[in-house]
Formats: sequence, C-alpha cells, structure tokens
Amino acid sequence: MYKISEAAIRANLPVKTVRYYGDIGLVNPAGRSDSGYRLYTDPDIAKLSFVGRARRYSFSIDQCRELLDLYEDEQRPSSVVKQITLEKIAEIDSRLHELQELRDELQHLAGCCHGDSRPDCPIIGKLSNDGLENGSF
Amino acid sequence: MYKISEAAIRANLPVKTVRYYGDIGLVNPAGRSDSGYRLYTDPDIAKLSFVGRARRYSFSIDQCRELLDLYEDEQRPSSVVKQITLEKIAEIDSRLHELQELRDELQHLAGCCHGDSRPDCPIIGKLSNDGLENGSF
DNA sequence: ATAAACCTTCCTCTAAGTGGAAGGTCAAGG
DNA sequence: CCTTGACCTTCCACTTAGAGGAAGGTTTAT
Repeated sequence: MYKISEAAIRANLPVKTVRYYGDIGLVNPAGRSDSGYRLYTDPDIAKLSFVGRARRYSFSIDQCRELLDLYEDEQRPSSVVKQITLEKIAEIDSRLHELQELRDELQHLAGCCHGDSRPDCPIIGKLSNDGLENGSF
Repeated sequence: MYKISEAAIRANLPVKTVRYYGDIGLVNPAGRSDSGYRLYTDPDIAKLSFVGRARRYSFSIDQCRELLDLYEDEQRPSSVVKQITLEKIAEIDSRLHELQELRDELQHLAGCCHGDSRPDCPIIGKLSNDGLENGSF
C-alpha cells in the first residue's frame, strides 16, 4: 500500500493526475488510511501506468476507459482492441495530412517574405485577403 | 454598419465566435445601436476575416493578437511577421514528427494483433508492460 | 397585433488536467 | 512537549477557444 506520491512515482505520473484519475473514477485507490490518505496497491499502480502509457499514445480518457475495461476483462476479444487502435491510426493520419498541408502553405508564405524592415509583407497580405474582396481596411 | 449575423456571414465566422472575439477584446465592434446591438464596419469585418484566416492557419488567439497589431501597424517590419511564421512552422514540424512516430508504433502494434475473438492481444500487452517490470496485475 | 427572426446578457460545458489556498497528519529533532 | 517540514486532504479557480442554451428585449413583416 503506497501513499499517493509513492504511487505517482511508480506509475510515472504527476500526483495531481493520479488524484484526478481517482476523481473521475478511472483508477480508484484500493482504499484509504485511517487519516484519509489514498492507498494504492501494485495492481492499482499497474493500471495507472497502463493509462499513462495509453495517454502518451494519445488515446483519450474515454478510450482509456474502454481499454482499461478490456484490460481487466480476461475474455476480451482482441478484435475490439484492434478496432480502437485502427480508429486511432486513422485519426492520426487525418491530423498528419492537415498539418502537412498547413506546413507547406506556411513554408511557401515564409519563402515569399523578404524578412527585412520594409513594412510590406506577403504573409500579412495573404492573411488579409485570401483572394476575396474584403481584405482592405 | 452591419449587425452581428451579417458581420459573421461576411467574415465567414460563427456569430458566437464574433461575439467572443469582442468579449476578449480581440476585435471590437465599431459601436452599438440605440438598442444595444453590436455594429460592425467594413474594417471590422476585414479584421474578423483576418483572424479567422489566421486561426485556420492554426495561429493561437495570442498569436492572432500579435499579428493583428502588426496588421494595423503600417510601420511593421516584415521580419517580425516572418519570425512568428517560422516559429509556427517549427512547432508544426515537431508535432508532425511526434505524430509520425506514434502512428508507426500503433501501426506496428495493430499489425501484430490477429484481431479475432481470442482474448490475448499484443496491443494490450504492450500497453500493460512497456518493457518495465510493473505491468502485471 | 402578433409571430418570426434577430439581438442581448448570463450561465454552464467542453478535455485533461494544473496551480494554489486552507487546513489535517506524521516523523524527526531540540 | 513542541515545533518544523514534508506530506496529505478538499475545494476552488484557471487553462483553449469557443458552443449551447435560457430568459428576455427589438425589429420586421404580415
């Protein structure tokens, strides 16, 4: 039985986060001491680590909740886990695509900008008027 | 002088967003009608459009505030604008890199998973124990 | 006159925590 | 015995960038 700071160290998470995961019912401490301190067991630490790792893999708290349920279910079909993972990959692909386009456009803009002390700047120009007729003021 | 919904249409932003930009002092309406309605001028619309475009380019509200100051400053040096843009590009590159690594790892995991009704799943295994010794429970 | 459409302010909610204040607990040292 | 410091508790506010909705005032059209 570890108090929260020890549990946090072992799970490699901030204390505040561990407390928060208890508050939202994601990972509850096994019990409380007489004085009200949260007490965590090794299985609790494992769950905390699991969530920490899943979070680092950019799974949302809700997805973590699902995964944790699966994690605890000895009968889980691996197809469900795979499904969640594939959805996450698709999400990442879409985000990658967006970011790539954005990056290219900004790169182009920056390349066009002479970057000196003259006040005219193609970046401002582009942001001011994206080919439409409302960019003057 | 346009009322808020007209201004929102012209700036291609939701009404709520236009009101919000006023609340946070980013783009204030030029004035108010006798009955208290916000009234926007063409220059206001141009500023709203500018912010909308910058936001779509993933500049933060604070960066928009900076850009708007530059936008309004006839003496702005383009070097400052270029600097902000280059910082944004670096930020995006870093995020792209992270996402790429994440994607590859999840892809690998998904590829290892047979995805059927058997309960053992390498994804869960990997999340449970990332090479450390606290993954059992 | 009244109904629809529009406007206002104010309040709550989002995700996933972080930061801090006020106060209780515990072990060590003087 | 007392105090100091580290640790713990709960509760509250703050973060991003708005979205959603309630209650009520205004304008426009029929």
